[in-house]
Amino acid sequence: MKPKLKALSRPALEIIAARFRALGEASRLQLPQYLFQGERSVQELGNLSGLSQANVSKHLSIMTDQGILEKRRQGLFMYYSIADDSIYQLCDLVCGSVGRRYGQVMKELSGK
Amino acid sequence: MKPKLKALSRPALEIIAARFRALGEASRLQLPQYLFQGERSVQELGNLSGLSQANVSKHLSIMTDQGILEKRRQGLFMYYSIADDSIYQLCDLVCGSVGRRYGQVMKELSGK
DNA sequence: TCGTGATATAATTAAATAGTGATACAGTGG
DNA sequence: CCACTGTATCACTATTTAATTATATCACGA
Repeated sequence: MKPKLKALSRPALEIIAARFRALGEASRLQLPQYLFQGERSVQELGNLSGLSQANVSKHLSIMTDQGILEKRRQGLFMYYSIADDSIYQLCDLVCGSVGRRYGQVMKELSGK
Repeated sequence: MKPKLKALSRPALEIIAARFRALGEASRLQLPQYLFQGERSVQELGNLSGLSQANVSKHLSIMTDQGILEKRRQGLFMYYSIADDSIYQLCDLVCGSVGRRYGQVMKELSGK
């Protein structure tokens, strides 16, 4: 008998889509890169990324709400860090897939 | 010596973010579910999803442009199928991560 | 409690995009 | 060539959201 793959419910799809959407913006997606070596304050992330303070803060809160990042207050500073390691694997997967695809596109463009 | 993690360039980030964004919409994300057993026409996907013909067509073309899906014409019908298996792993990763997070949230809500 | 610095949160504008209905296009058969 | 069917695209509306500026909140030290 065939295993009947059950389709995800609409609410489940919404939750999963929201997680993907949190990674679907280049400005936002760049921030976790600066957290690979450890936690950083909002200021530091602003300097590293070139984004404004308010903008960085909002991006960070979106990813924190999604459970991708977590924060810790120390005095005046709020230190952000990666809360969910699966972001590494997600990015690796997409990078690999995109890389393969671009190789394919290159071949199609050069070859016949 | 420390491996100096190189930050991705802005164009690379844009490409990766676009891939995530293609999965960041619940209506769109539901379509690949109907392709797990094999290819489907636009009509079939419309019936399965409850989305309009034009809407399905647009969602499909977004995912096809991203290399997630591929299409094949047979007569009047256009059959779509999954072109990149990494979508399975991406969804599995997110499902697992979201599941863990929700467990955590549940505990926080019920516990102290 | 007052001033200062770091961060978060309005309020607003501008751009991206999901959805819809109408129409154009492609393939098939008469 | 014409009618018909499935799909793609267009024009439009409504919603979402990134970015900015200004303001509010929070922690701290004088």
